Amino acid sequence: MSERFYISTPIYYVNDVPHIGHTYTTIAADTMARYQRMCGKDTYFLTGTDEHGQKIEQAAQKRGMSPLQLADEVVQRYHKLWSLIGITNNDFIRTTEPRHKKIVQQVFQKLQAAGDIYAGDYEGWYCTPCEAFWTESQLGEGGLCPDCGRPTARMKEPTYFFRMSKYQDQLLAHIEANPNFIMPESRKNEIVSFIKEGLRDLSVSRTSFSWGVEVPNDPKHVIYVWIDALTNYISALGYDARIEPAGYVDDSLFKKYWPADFHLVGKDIVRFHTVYWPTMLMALGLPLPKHVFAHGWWTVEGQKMSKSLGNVVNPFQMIDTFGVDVVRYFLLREVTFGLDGDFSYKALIHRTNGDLANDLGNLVTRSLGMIGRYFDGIVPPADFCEQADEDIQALIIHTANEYHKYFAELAFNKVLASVWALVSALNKYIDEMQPWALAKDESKRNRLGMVLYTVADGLRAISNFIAPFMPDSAKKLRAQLGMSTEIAFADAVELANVNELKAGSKLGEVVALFPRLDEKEIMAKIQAEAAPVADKAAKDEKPQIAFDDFAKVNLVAGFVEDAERVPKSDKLLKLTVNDGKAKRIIVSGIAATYAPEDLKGKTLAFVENLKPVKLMGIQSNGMVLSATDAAGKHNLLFLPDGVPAGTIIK
RNA sequence: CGCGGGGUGGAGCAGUUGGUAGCUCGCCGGGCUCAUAACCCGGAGGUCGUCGGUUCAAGUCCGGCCCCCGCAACCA
Repeated sequence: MSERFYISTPIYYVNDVPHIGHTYTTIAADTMARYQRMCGKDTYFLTGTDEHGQKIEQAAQKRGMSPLQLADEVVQRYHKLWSLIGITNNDFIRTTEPRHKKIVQQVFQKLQAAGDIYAGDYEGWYCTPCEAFWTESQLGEGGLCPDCGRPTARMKEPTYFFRMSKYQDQLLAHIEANPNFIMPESRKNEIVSFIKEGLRDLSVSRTSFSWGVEVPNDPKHVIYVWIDALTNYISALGYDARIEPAGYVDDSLFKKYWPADFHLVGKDIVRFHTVYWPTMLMALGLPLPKHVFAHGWWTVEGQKMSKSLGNVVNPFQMIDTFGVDVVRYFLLREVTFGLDGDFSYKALIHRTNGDLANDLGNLVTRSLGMIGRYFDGIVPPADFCEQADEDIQALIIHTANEYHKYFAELAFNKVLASVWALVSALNKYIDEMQPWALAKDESKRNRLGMVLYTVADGLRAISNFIAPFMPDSAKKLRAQLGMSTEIAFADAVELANVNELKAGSKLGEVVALFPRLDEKEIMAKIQAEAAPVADKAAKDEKPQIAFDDFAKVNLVAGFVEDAERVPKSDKLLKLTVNDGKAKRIIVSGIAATYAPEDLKGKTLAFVENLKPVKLMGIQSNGMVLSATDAAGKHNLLFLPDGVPAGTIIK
């Protein structure tokens, strides 16, 4: 029986439409899955969606639909995107499916039966209007709610706890014994120091909302979304956690594939996957996943991606413009998997033109073109081998070795860099061998054949190397080489061999694999399409209001008597403002744009009757007005000097 | 002194256990003419944030300082 391999992406929260981040993780997982299959491993690749929780409940309510309707809608977009990109997942799990919910409940019961879940009370300071619990340290002066400034009360809420603390030492020991359990290393260090601060038992049920999996025999509670979500990795395989012999679950997949080889996750959810999940598995008596790999985030043109900035990269548009393979290549080539990277269309165009069009694409056309011209498109025999040819052959073998080595580390960019070293070497080889000159001398025809064969066989190897990354292009290349377009296990064997291309076979039609992109043209197109999106994101749609509503706001001119930075705060300035009657303190998050001196002695527009709020421990009474642009630069509404403090603005 | 990650030729990055500073892109010059104005070669350009220490020898170890970026607490 062949070796098995199980890889997962996180299940994506249906609160959000798919963006470049989801696309990235999923492409990485798909590439790894394709690689493993090519190497002959029995591979299982899982992705899906996380559909429970308060946020979904609220988002659905806002849009006047049921949570499930909302989820259904978003899930369709995921299906569409993954099919567009050619994702080869074996299953797509949704946490709202009965097969999943049932197993979540069984897991919960099993943990209860083991004594690792117990009923208790969650104690904290509760703000009734906000429906939120706060810890002691979060409370403001006088025990006020940090959110609304109203008094809070000591409250208890019944909840179930998972005895996570019990597994602290066992978890640390596991991480120590398996240094590659958490990758990359920097994440491991973070998690280790987190665990060493001491694990507390985890509250694993909620009573404040209902959109979730019910706690068995206690339907007032729903199971904590992370317990629910993490379980997907085994529920999709049919893990049978039933306590009672009721209901049959086919757990053959579970027996075959668990434990997972890789959980790919974003760096924001490392803790859930490396603390909560392993301790749950320990409590269930199950083996832990072999690796949890956290990748980084994409910024866009150097800025954080966010809806309010309107710079969220739409994967549908990106693929429409550049094609699937180009996008797949770029995302995995541009940055080290595990670190943050910056996305820009310019970088994408440069990568495509440089690596794909100029280096590889042009290599294909120039070399296969010559076989077409000099040998009627028939692959010449590989005789008359010289040192230079052997060097290329050795390089192919060397590349194959590097290829496997870097894939094992998920170092996709290094995998590709080493393949491109081969591409470069072949371009150089052609220059040095000068086949066009050999072609003019009939006595050197055998030598010419050998040279062109060597290049073609290199391309054969490359077609395999790039297959997990750019499946369509790999097929096209193989078709041009006159090979089968099926990438199968046999090709993994070819990977580390040379002279595999069959002499005497007929090439397919040679066409440019990666057309060069016209930067100006593409950038213009992007701009045109992006503009309306940014507009829409810029201002939230708000309903019309009556004058009476506006009149509730007391806008007043205020004279800034004093201004100072709030200690330890990057963003806050503390202003002493004369409102015409008295002095008041206003704390404002404008320190990134304004220095205290900029404001002293100036007159500003501010909201006089805003509910006070505590910021960094300082009570703020009111709000100054600012036109803040997308980049976060503030433009305060200064009033002309001499406008008396307290003057009403309307 | 909240936690963490960084500061290396114009840009983006490598630099393993200390021993002549590399890569990609860009720029300049040359070559070739088979090719998607592509490909190949050469060159310019860095006191490796800063100050001090250890050492025969430090980008690489130690300490102080400066600056940048995430996260946390704050943008009402």
